[in-house]
Amino acid sequence: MCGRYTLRTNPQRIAEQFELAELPLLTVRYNIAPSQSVGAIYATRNSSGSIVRRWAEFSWGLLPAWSESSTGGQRPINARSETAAEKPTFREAFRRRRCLIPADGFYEWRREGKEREPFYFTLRDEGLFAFAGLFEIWQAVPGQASPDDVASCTILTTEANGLLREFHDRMPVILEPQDYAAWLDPTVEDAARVQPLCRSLDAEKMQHWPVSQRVNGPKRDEPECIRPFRQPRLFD
DNA sequence: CCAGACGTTGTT
DNA sequence: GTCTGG
DNA sequence: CCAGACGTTGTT
DNA sequence: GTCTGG
Repeated sequence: MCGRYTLRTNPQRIAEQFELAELPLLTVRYNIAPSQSVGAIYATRNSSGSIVRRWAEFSWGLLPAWSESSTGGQRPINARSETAAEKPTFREAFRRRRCLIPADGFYEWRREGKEREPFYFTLRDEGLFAFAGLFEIWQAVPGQASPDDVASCTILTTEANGLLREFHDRMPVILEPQDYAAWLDPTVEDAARVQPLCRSLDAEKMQHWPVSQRVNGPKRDEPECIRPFRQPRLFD
């Protein structure tokens, strides 16, 4: 669930909405897939004590800090927001390494028997939004930074709203803009204070339409992925 | 005690 | 069928 | 999430 | 690293 998404908003708008000091370096994406590098915003406290937002790129699929190697093993692309604060794999990240993962749409597949039909979901105005994410820095040499370190992330999920319900029980957590600061604040280490921000976005704020099977191929990163598409019907 | 898992979704 | 890669 | 591979030895 | 299962 939530295994593909888009980010086609320009860097200026991303910098404005997420209050970044510098323009993020990115290209237009119509088909972002797990294992790929994804843009995200996280926050740190600088020497004078104020919160600074930073742009980062994380490999999508969280590599736990205790993994013995950077290859193999599980790389969860999603984490349940209701339980992530307790799970060994996500607990520390939930306490201290929360991030915003900017997006302007995501894909879900509707199953009908063996058939899978992809749909594209956006906000009603197709505007920019943010998934709630967690990140982790896996260190090749424990305790020190090295070129082989791996920065990775995962997208939190919650109960599906009425629109997503016909596809899945779950949907990605899309944060309200007024909650960005609290979610990012690394000094808030009490998970109970930020976990309530992980709610299902109102169905009324979203829209969706069917798209072609083109999006199935993870290498098909092109505008046609989001184009409205009606499946051919045998007896229309 | 040590060994082995540590995740999600959806489907059967 | 199941695992890996994108 | 879906697509594509799923293997070895030896040679380049 | 920490928790669960044997």
